[in-house]
Amino acid sequence: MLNQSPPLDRLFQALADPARRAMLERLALGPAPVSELARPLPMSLPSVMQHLSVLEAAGLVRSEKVGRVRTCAIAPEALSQAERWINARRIEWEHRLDRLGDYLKTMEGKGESDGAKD
Amino acid sequence: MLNQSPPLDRLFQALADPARRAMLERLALGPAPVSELARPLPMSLPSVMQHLSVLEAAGLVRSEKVGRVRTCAIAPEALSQAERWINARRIEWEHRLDRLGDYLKTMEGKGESDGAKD
DNA sequence: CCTTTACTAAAGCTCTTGCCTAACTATCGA
DNA sequence: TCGATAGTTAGGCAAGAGCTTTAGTAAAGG
Repeated sequence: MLNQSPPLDRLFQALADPARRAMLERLALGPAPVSELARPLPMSLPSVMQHLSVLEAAGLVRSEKVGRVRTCAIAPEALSQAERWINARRIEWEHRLDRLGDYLKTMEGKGESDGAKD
Repeated sequence: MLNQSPPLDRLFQALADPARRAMLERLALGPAPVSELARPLPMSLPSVMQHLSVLEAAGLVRSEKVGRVRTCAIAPEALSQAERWINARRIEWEHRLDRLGDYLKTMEGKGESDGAKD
């Protein structure tokens, strides 16, 4: 890569891993310490820490350490940002299909006086 | 990786690259041949082809070759699937915040007769 | 037929990702 | 203070991602 990942890159990249999605699924139910996020995952604690830092870098999770326990919580604004990008594409696409539909309807109304076929 | 990429892995992975998102943004406006997708991108045609195959593997794009031209179109169902996953997390999180709010309200109503602190 | 156009296939190279183990720090509880 | 708990840091390794160049194939057009 040439440039440092802009937000959407990091965001989707973070969501692309099943372990990280599992962590988010857990966090969607409420905050949790690192070791609880790690428990169901088939990997070592340091690996979980790395996933956690990816999630934090993407803005998807925030965490705070109190005593020796780091408590993690989901940060839903980042999720919304990803959702917005996806939704914008869908809207554009549907809008285009509408225009296509209108066009086809217009053609229909005109009858087949024009020699163009498919 | 433990298992072969399930749909969501491929989906978010595909969305994590700016070149691929640019291709989708173009395709959201309507179908296009490969060379048109490639034109604005700062890379060789074979690279664009590789990105295209990632998008197809993720189910985000479908393409068909007619003559020597391959025409690509967006496949919005895959986008919706990604959106659904994100939305489900947001819903869960918001639901949790509701429950928390109820709980806090209940505590408030009770007054501070209970000695439990942190 | 010959050339251009549009794409495809193959091989290789570099950087990143995801995982590990081992060793370390910092709290908590007895 | 000692040991257990919770997390962190460092280093290393294998696989994958993303890009390149080179060399094709196949349709369109003169």
